[in-house]
Amino acid sequence: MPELPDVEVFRRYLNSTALHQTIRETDVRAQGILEDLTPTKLQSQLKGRQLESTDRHGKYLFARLDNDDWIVFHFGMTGFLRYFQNGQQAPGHTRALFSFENGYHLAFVLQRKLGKIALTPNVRSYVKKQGLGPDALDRDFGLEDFKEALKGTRSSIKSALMDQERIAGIGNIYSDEILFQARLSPRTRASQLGNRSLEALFQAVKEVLSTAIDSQADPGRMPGHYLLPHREKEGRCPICQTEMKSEKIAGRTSYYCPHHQK
DNA sequence: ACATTGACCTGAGAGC
DNA sequence: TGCTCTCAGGTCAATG
Repeated sequence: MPELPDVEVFRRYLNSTALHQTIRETDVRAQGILEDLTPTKLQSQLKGRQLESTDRHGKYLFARLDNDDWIVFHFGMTGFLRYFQNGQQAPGHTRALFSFENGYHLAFVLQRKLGKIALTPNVRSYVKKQGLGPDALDRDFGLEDFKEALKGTRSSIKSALMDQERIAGIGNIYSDEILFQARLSPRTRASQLGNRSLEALFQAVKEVLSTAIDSQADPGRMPGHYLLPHREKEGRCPICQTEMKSEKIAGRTSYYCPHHQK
């Protein structure tokens, strides 16, 4: 779930729910998700503060506090946020709970404990520390930057797209969709791509990610010519009805249309 | 430099 | 019903 589009949807959700309310307490229910942080420190840093704004880089969500520190959220494979009112039950697998003085709560939910929460004084420095490449949807990330990011590798294009140090935000699911829209086989070497292919791929990156956000990252709402709703065994290409192939590429199960992606 | 594998975690779903 | 097996949208380290 949590690739760039999902995290952007979470960011907007946080914006429309949990901003500008005083934090009463924090409850960490799985200590392992804290990065360089203890529950006590988190509580002391957050208590009495408010969330003022948000940012996102790749799959990372940042929420700025009114002392200009930032909370960092990473959602692993299964994470999401849920805002709810006093009296309602916290969702299952709530790993951290932020309670506000207005009687509402923001739950950080992970089924598998692969996500994390951190604090940082500065988004840029955190991004740098993680070694993340440019955010795939950043307006300043243009075709030339894209070509630059894919330079100097002999790996498959699938692997290069998912490499967060090259470009931040694309994971297994959306790399499949991007490659389908660009009509490229996931096994193609990144270094083999000519200018036309690189341009098509770049367009696909921007188009797929922004369309996914517009669709609330919900495959059921995506355009009819998208692969994602058919990304399952025995699924068929939405264009030619050929049965989708699936195989492990770059360590991840990948789906593609053998007719359209050669 | 690459690909591959296993670890980290937990649960859903399939198959028996 | 209940057991076992496989698999899952991410990342990291170790290995070949």
